[in-house]
Amino acid sequence: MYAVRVFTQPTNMSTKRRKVRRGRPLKTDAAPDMRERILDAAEDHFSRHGFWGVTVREVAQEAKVDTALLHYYFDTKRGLFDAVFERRAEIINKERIESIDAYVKSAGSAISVEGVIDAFLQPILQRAATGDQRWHNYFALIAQVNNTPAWGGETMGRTFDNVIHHLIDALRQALPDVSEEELYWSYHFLSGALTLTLSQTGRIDRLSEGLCKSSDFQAIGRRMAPFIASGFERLCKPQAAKRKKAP
Amino acid sequence: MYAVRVFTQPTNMSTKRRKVRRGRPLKTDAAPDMRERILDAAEDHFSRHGFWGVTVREVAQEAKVDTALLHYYFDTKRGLFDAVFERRAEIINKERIESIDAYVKSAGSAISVEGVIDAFLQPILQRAATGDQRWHNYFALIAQVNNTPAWGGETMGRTFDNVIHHLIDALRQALPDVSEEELYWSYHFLSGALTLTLSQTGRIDRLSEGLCKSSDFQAIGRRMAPFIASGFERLCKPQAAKRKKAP
DNA sequence: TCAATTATTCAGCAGTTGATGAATACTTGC
DNA sequence: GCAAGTATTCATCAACTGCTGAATAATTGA
Repeated sequence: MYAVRVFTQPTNMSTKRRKVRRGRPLKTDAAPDMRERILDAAEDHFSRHGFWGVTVREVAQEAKVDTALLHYYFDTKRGLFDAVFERRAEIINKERIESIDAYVKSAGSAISVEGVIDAFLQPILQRAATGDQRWHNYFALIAQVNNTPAWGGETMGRTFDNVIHHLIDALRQALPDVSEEELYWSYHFLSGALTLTLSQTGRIDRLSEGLCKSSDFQAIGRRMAPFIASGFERLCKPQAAKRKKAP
Repeated sequence: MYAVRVFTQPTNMSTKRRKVRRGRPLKTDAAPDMRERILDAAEDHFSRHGFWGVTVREVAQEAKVDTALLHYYFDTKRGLFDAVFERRAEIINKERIESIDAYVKSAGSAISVEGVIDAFLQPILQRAATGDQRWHNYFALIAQVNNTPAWGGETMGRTFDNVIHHLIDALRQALPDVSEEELYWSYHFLSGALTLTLSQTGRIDRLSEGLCKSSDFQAIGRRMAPFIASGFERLCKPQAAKRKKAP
C-alpha cells in the first residue's frame, strides 16, 4: 500500500492549467509522444467530420489514451481543435512565403501572374502529392474551416492573412495598374478552387467516372496555375480582352 | 374531463411512419404550414453550423414547435436534413437546365464557353442577388455539403449530377476536340470557386478591408463567368495559348 | 534516494442529445 | 354532429456529451 497523498498537483497554475511543452522533449524519439498522437488523431477526425461531428471520446479512443489526457494538454475541445489547426500552419506558411519570394527574385522584371500563383500553390500541392496522410487530413481541415460561415472567416484570417497579403503583393507587381477590386475577387476564385481541391470529397472522381482523381495532386499541380492565372489576366487586364480601346 | 382514448392512431403505417404531404395543401395559404416552417428553421441552422452543429431542439425552438413534430414529419434528424437539401434542388436545377438550353439554342454556331458558363451561373447568382435569406441559407448549405469529405460527394452527386452533365455537354459543344480530362478538371475549379462564393464566410470582406463584399452577388455575377471561361479556354485549348504550332 | 514535478488513468457528474409512446387538439367527410 | 383521421404537444428515456477531482504512475533534480 502507498501512503495516501492528498492535494496532488497543488502547484499547478491556479485557474487555468496549461501544459505547453517547454524545453527539449523529455522522452527519446522512439517513445510515443502522447501530445502528438492526440493531435494526429484529432486532425484525422476533425478533417473528416468537422468540429461538431467529433467527440473527445472518439479522438481519445483512436489515440489510445484517456479523455482526461486531452483536457490535460488542451483544456477544452475547442483548444484541441485550435492546436490542430495551428500546428502545421507555421510550416506551410513559411514555405509559401519563401517560395513566392524566391520566384519574384529569380523572375525579376519577367515576373508573371502564372509564375506567382504557381509559386504560391506548389508548397501545398507538393506536400499533398507526397501522400502523407496527416498532411492530407490537415488540408481537408483547412477546407472545412474555410467553408464554415459561422467562424471560418475569422479563424482563416488569423492564421493565413499574412501569406495571402504576401501573394497579393507579388501579384500586384505582375499586374501593373491593377484594380484592387478585381485583384481581390480573383483571389477569391483562386481560394475557392484551391479549397475544394484540398477538401478531397471524391466528387470529381465519380463525376468523371474515374478519369480524374481527387488524390492526383500532380495532375492538379499541372493545371491549376495556368487555369487561375488566365482568369486573373482576363479580369485584371480587361483592356486586352475587351478591346475597349484599340492598341 | 375528456374520455380517455386509448390506442390513438393505430392505423398509421406499422414500422415506419411517413407523412409525405400528398395532394393539395390542406390549409389556406395564410395559415402557417408547420412543415415549411420547420424546413426554413432547419435550413437556417444547418447552413450555418452543418449537420452535427445543430440540435433538433434548436430547430424546433426557432420554428416554435415541439421536437416531436420534427420526428413526426421527417422521422430522423438526417431525414430532416435531406428534406431541406432536396426542397429547393428541383427548382434551381430546372432553372439552370432551361437557362443553358436557351443559351445554346439562341447562340447557335456562335456558342462560347463564357456564354455557357454564364447561363449556368445566372440562375443561382440572380436568386442570391435578390437577397432572399432563405435562398442564401440554402446555397450556403450546398457549399457545406460540397466540402464534406465523409458523405458530401455522394449527396451532391445524387442531387446535382444531372445538371452538371448538362453543363459539360454544352461546354463540349463550345470546345471542339476538347480533352475530357481537361474539361472535368476545369469544372472542378469552377465548382470550387462557386462553392466558396455561396458559402458566404465573409472572408473576402475582411481580406479586402471592405472593398469586396461576399454578399455582393451582382459584382460576382459580372466577374465569375469571364474569369472561369478564361481558365477553361486556356486549359482546354492549349495549342492556342502555348503556341505549340504557329498559326 | 526520495521528494517534487509531470504524465496518465480512473470513476463519475451534470447537462444534453435524438427519439418515442401516449395524450390532446384540430380538421374533414358523411 | 360525430367518428375517423390528422396534426401537435407533453413527458420522459436511455445513451451520450464535455469535463473534472482525485488517484496512481513515471520522470526528474538535487
